[in-house]
Amino acid sequence: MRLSRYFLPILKETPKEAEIVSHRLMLRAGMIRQQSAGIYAWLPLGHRVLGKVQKIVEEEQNRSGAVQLLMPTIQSADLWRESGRYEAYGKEMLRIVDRHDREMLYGPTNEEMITDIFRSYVRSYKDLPLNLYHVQWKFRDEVRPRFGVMRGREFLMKDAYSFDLDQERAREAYNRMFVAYLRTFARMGLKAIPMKADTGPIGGDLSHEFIILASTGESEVFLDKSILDLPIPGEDTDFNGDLSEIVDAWTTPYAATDEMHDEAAFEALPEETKVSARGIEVGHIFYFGTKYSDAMNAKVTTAEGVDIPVHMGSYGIGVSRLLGGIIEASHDDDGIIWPTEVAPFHVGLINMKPGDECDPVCDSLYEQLENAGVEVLYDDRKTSAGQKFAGMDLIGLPWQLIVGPRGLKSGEVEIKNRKTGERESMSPEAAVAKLVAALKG
RNA sequence: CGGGCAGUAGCGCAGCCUGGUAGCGCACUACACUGGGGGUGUAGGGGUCGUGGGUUCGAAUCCCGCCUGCCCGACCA
Repeated sequence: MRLSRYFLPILKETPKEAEIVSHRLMLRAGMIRQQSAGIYAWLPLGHRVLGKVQKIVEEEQNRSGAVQLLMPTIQSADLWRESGRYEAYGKEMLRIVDRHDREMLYGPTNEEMITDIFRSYVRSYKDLPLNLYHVQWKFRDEVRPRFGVMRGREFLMKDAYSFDLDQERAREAYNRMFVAYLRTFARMGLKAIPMKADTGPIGGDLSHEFIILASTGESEVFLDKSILDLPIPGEDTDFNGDLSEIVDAWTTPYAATDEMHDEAAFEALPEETKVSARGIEVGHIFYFGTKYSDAMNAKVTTAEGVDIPVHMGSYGIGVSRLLGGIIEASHDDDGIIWPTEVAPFHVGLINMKPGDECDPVCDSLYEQLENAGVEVLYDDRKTSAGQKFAGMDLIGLPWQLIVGPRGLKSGEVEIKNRKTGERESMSPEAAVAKLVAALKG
């Protein structure tokens, strides 16, 4: 993509409403624009990252055996009356009346609807287990939206819903999501730590929040630092097999948010392993048994011919929120530092002097990299060098490839690693080889 | 939902106290010089002063209502 033909409204000054770093950087890097309190337009650069994050989420959901569908944003109030939540849900639910005076709502979540879909078609235990998920925009009319996309009113969320015959098998479904989450967040360059969460009236230990550590996090967390070094399950993980060993390994070291914190247990840890920090919740997995299947009559027939309500769980990932989380966890004074897997482009190609000898070199580099599957943002604008460098650092592409008259005198171009700041001069051919190896190797 | 603050050009702000027909920096346009870390100069364009009403010869400025947004707290993915 040529920057001269792209839409990247970079801001030099920081809009005053942005308090935390991810919000500031997303506005400055031209990723989002606020349209109302807690409601954002996704500008091209932000949209690209959002798509990449969503893709990783989908790939790992699919790998774990979940099946994707898409439910609407607008729902009927009647469905929610069945579960009793139409009355129970407070002002956070955006209620709408259509032209026929029918009561509708903009969905804050989808348990009712997925249960309705399930009960309409599934009758037999033979159709289980089943895990259906979707990635859709939701709306919660938060009293006080803030922190940019970290806590907006409109947000993109992945929600999976599992259906099983009994609690034992629901636990297996839970474990599959647990492991899928470990992989999902790791692929985005994040260390997400599963922490025991409040299960409410249902009880048991089947609820975890996945938290990433960041100084601007919303909640205080306490953990045994050994959890930070646990291995991430590989691509070859068998999701049809027993995953309890992995889950056990990840749930044994102490890790809790302040709500679930056990001061005595934490204090009993050796001093050098205790970590207290702040964290951002990016995912939540939850077993809730037959709460909705009871209320909404979602039953299957067992092998014995008895009808029983299905055991359900729900598993959320805040897709749009993750962008804020990733930036909170990965930035410096100059701007964002994207992990390669979610970077809007892989390489920022900087032409120091457009309209001159640099042009053919840049054109050739651009073509070679694109042909090798490397995504390049080519800054071909006729502006000062400083603007180009500062802009590239701000938007945080993993690599910069700098072509200037000075280097070309000796037949060299320069590569800069955004994260380490290392710069290296080499021939254009070597630069292409190195970038392709680093990005595609 | 309690407490506090703010709406003046795309962004950041001054002007308001003491009423007289709107200004600064950045950004934008044109040209020139530049071009290795947000460069320099010259010349320009752009504003229903959030909104409705009131006071006044005259309101960005004073008074009242409303809307919108932000910050702290409670709440929340």
